[in-house]
Amino acid sequence: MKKPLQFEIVAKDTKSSARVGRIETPHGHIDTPNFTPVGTKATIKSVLPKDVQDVGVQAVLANTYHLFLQPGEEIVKGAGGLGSFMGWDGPTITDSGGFQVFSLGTAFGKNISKISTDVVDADGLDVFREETLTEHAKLAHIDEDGVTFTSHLDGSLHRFTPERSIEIQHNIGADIMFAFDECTSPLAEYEYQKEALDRTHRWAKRSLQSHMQNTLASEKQALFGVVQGGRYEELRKESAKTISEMSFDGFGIGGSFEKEDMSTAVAWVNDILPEEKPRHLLGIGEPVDILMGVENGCDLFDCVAPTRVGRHGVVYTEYGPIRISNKKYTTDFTLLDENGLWDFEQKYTKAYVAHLFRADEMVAGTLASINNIAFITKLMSDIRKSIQDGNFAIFKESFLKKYYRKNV
RNA sequence: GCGUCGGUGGCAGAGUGGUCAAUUGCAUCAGACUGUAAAUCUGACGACCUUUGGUCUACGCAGGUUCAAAUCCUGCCCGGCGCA
Repeated sequence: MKKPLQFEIVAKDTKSSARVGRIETPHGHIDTPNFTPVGTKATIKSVLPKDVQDVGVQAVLANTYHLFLQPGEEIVKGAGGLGSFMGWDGPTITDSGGFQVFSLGTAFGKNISKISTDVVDADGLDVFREETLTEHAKLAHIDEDGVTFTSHLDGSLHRFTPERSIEIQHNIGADIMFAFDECTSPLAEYEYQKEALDRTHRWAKRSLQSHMQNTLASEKQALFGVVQGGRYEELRKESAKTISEMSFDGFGIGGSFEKEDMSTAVAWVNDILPEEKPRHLLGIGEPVDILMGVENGCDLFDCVAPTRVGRHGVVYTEYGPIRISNKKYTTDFTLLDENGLWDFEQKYTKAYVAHLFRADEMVAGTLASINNIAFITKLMSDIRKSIQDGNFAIFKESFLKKYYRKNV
């Protein structure tokens, strides 16, 4: 049977699990490690596909749940699939809706991120503990068979099962799809993580079966299984083992992490996942997290951070992120991107972009988003080069040293 | 000139005897954001002091009434509108 995806490892780091590879999809190739910007609703917010492409991006990631709600899977299918619908020629990826189980479920209405920074009060108790015990209005309700969502758009009810998520993803037609999983909260206790993990494994099996039943789709589209398990070593390892025993085309590492030991958790998983298949660290991340992920053997990353943070006025620079709308930049006539990574024809100064943000002009978010995507994309390309040149560790260290020195 | 309504913190605009250093919006200053409920959200925003607290100076200006005034009274200054 024809395989929808080829993955070839072209270089390995000798001192870490980092590797350089190449993924072939029906819509083109992806050099790994690589970063895919998030275009949830078939658009990378405020940025045109052409600009994303010019900056060196090779693949984009969209969302099954959001596209299902709006405009509807049939419309995306009718357009010829996600790529042609949004005017993106390259490879595409869809998330299954598993993240919405978290963001519209236990995280709804709360200030909880999938990355926990270990907030404890004076008594050493988790300050969010009480909150986790309090029931509140959620838009996602989980049962063994699937998830019932209340649309955040109009309150209508919708049912997602593994089979349904896969069916929708077939209609959307991305090159890489994900099994329907449950992204759990970082605040969930072992007992719940275990219960959710077992269910996610059953859903993984059903996702895979459902995918393979559609031979037409499974010859064109790859399916990645998702490893969960929260911050628990035992669960992460069990999950990696269980998921890798299923015949997925690649893997996603999902769920919640403690910021401090995210790298340990990723290492546990990647030690077990088969080396010859690509690993996508879902929803990560910030430059430091990407370097960590690469070091521990991850090949793909996606994150809303570059665009979200960009729209909100934060610009990535080699000397760390800066809040460009701050007063001090209003008279800073140095270039936004001093290394000319992307604005080699148009020269945008910090003062100009600061002005655009302060004047509430739409392009402000656009320029910051492109800058940030360009920054991460350049980082990925530098990472690949450093691995191939055998100096990944040195590159990592010098990058971080610069990036985390205090901002100018 | 007469009549009438009004003058509140950077702006707009609430408040009309004590719970008012004064609602709210904007502006300003700062922060958060990791498989996008997000071009969103949060905090600060008279000065000083070590605080959940305290002191001082403030609602056009100057007096007055009152235990207490942004709020009531008198005069003045300024503005809108109407009539001459």
